[in-house]
Amino acid sequence: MATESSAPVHRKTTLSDIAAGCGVSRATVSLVLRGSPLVNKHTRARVEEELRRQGYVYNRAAANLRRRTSSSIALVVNELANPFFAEFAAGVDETLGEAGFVTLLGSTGESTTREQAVLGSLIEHGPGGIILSPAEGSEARNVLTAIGAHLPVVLFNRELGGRLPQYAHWDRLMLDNRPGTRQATEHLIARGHRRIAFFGGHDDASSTRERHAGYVEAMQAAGLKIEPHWRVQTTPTRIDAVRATPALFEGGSKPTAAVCYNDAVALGLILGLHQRGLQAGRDFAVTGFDDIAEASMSVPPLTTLSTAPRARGRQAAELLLARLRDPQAPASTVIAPVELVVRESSCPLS
Amino acid sequence: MATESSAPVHRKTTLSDIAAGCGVSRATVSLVLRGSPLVNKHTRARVEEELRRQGYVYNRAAANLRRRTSSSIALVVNELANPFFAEFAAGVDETLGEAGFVTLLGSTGESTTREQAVLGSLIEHGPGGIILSPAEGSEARNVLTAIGAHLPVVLFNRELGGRLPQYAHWDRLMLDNRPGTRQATEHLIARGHRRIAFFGGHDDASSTRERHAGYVEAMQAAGLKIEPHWRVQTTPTRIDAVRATPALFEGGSKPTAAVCYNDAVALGLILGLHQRGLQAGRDFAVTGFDDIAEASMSVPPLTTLSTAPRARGRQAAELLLARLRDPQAPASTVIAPVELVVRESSCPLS
DNA sequence: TCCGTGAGTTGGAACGATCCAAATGTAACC
DNA sequence: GGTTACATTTGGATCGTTCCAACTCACGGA
Repeated sequence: MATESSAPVHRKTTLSDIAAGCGVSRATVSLVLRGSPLVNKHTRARVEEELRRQGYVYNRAAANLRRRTSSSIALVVNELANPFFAEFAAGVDETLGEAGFVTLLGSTGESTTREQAVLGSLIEHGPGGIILSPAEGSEARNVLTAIGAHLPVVLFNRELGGRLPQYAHWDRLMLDNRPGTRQATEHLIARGHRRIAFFGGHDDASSTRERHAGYVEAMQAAGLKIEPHWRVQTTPTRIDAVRATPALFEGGSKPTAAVCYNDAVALGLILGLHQRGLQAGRDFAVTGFDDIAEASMSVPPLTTLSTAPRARGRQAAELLLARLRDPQAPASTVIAPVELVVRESSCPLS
Repeated sequence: MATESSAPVHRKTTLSDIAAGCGVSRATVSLVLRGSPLVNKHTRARVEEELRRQGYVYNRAAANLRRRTSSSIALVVNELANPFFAEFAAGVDETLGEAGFVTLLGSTGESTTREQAVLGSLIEHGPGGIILSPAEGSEARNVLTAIGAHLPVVLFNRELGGRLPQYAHWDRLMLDNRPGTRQATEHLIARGHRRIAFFGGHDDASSTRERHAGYVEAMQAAGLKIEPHWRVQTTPTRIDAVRATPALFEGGSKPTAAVCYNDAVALGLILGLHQRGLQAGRDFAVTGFDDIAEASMSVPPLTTLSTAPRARGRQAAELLLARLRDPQAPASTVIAPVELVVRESSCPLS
């Protein structure tokens, strides 16, 4: 719990130093720092001069201890190297920064074990809340024991497994997954494809299940049959998608198109196809999810569902800030719309 | 200095609660938490049971206050949405996490004003050190007044303007900029190009100046003249690079190739060329710097200098951890090698 | 019996801020 | 002159932990 890992810190100047330096009490200096109207103009000026002179730095940790408040928010994402999460984190940090909060960063690499460890470590620093994008297969029970029942949480992108009563009090920001992939699938069908696969992600993540459901919905609505081997599960990373590409073609009836869990997976699939001598956007149609910056620049440019991750980051931060302002407000669930962006990877059936 | 921005925090269980709960003193509980060999096995077991029972969470802020230590490190990057920095941040966070430190995130958007603000805010949270990738045009003097003279700093990627005595005590992790762009330029020359531009970045950043110098070196070594309008300055973002592309072709002697400040700029240039009806990798040769994931997947794939940003992140974190272990050690400057990766964007002169 | 020893435990003062009730000084009023 | 009102200022307790010197207790040796 209290593992050793700490850095020695140089003696800093404190409130008392300033107080002594200009012959007032600590309380007065404190009032000056917080811009209280109670202090006399003249005193204030003297104190402020002394603050500058000694190069005083406010110790927010001490203040937070006394006031039983917090001025940081923990942000836990799956993988910062995924541009989707990088943009999301940038949006979160931007908005939190404007509100005077600092972002404590943590990343899980889609491992629930690491998620537990990271949450445990972040919690000890006393954040005022958590923005969490759960790892695949993460359980509400475990997250709850790691962070306790009273810390505000905003869930992003995925639900946790195993519902609990407390869990209902958490705010959530989800993407419009099912309608999104349904739309993508319908787009492929409209372009003449009949044998369409769903590629990537693991079914123990709610986002994957929802996106898969949208695909199934569209297929059934169009009266199309789905072969079992058209569902290939992968870790949602590019590298694992490349590795898993061959599985798509192992059964009898070969697909001519695939709806992918996200852009990382879609870009991996494009690469995997290439290794089999297939060119995405000509021999095989691909759609993604997220619209990361790369999507518009890949070969071929990727048809995908735009999620505006930076805006989502700002939104998640706003949700948390709203919760801090009003802890009693009912839990809100926001479903952010997604938009189909058609590019060249979703070619018509040739 | 002490602006209001704080979240109410639920009453947490403390050392005293545990102590009361099992009839020992606070001091003993504290010893148990820190795994001291002084406490009796039997007592320890009782205390640990009580810790679990009450769901105790260690308050590291309070401990840090008393011990005058810190368990966080501030990481300030230019733009998290740039995959180069995202990977870098991921590497930093990874290594810091393993060492039991938590990462305080800040981002400047290449603005020195925001840099000052972000540093000021992060400092108040009492990090044990700072890893800083300076904004373009950032001055040592300003950074120094923002963070004080005694906090360990690792500079990454760029030098600050205006040297100061204290500044010499900071560790630095730089990229092998000049030899890198020299190599890239020589590569273009070897492929038959004679009219080669240097595109992107602003000359008030040291990294830009160095990369530009490498280019000049190679040109001069080959006896090639450089036209003034072949130097186009931009903010190192994709969007600004697109905007600035026309400037390359405004003078009399049109270039047939460009060495770019980084990959973001190179990808922007490719787009900008496209808008003029030029195809990079066929009508015009382009090289980048960084080798972000996108570089291998762009149209055409980008010839660039690989910097392995994630490894650089780990390295920066290691430098800072080493400094914390031994504050007296002489300041180290590490220059990370870069490697030319030849892809299709650097086509031979047609 | 007394003393020394070592293992285990503990009260109280820090750390640097904030809160609160109370003190101070001054001016105004009757 | 005495009282009240108001504007400022202030000591001391407090937040949750760690440090330190001191304490208790059982045991063994002289």
